[in-house]
Amino acid sequence: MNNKEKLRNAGLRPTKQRMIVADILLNGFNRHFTAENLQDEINSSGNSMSIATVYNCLKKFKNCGLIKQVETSKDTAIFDTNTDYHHHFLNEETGELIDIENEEISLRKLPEIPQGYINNGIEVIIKLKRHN
Amino acid sequence: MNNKEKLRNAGLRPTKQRMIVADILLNGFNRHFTAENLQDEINSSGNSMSIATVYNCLKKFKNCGLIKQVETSKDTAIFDTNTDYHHHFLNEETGELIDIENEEISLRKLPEIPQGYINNGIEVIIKLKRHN
DNA sequence: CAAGTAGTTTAGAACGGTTTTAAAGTAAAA
DNA sequence: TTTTACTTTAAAACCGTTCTAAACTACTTG
Repeated sequence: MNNKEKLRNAGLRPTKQRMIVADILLNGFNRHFTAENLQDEINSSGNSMSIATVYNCLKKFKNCGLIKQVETSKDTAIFDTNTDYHHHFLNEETGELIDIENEEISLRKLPEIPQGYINNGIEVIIKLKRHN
Repeated sequence: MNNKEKLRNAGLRPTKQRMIVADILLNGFNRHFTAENLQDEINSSGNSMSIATVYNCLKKFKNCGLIKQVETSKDTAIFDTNTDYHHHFLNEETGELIDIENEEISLRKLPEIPQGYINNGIEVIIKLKRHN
């Protein structure tokens, strides 16, 4: 399925800008990135895009499930093209994230989900510190 | 151990402002809060404190391990007086956090820690969605 | 294909949480 | 007591993100 189809399937109009973003993000290689990272990459590929459009686009992609946003307490939003159920190592000094495939972690025991709610995804973060 | 001693043990001067914050946070009852929450509480207790001081104080407390900061991708930093190893439910609609005691989750399998690093804490976030 | 309309992009302003600045104040050390 | 290092503060600055409103573009309908 090409990117135009991916966008249409997700209910998004394949505008010029969204296609540029899709070409960068939906190429099968997973990565973590910020809005600014993405804008830089767009600029250095000879295109250009307003930062507002970058944010709009990321929000739409996220709401459609084409990308994810990672749970970290950093001051900048981090997005992830890996939409599979998975986890992360977090280097707290640098903020760097490394994927942990779902198969590499398994939970033996889970707490009872509060009344009236359902489990909508589990994220495990393993914080790393440099070993001296 | 009283709060003055706790501050000194942590290597912090027990200033008037830090004592006010300690009286609110280090009373044995755990809670999640933002800098603004804390300032409001200080104000409504008849004291007052500049927002810069609230932030300075929270940063110091955090670096000393008197409080923790929770990993969430919300736009406001969330702090936690519960410094024990524990986890959270996250209601993604409201941003509300609920503690999960460490005993309520157990991990069967862990990934290999990248070379040169050590495991510096695992945080599990279980995202909740309202059940209809 | 033309005209209409609903959705999208944009620059720039606004926003909100957090940090910095620099001056005044305070705790501890000498 | 004097000195020194640290702390607090209001206000400004900062920075990531969202809003605004006008121009533009993709799609629909006739």
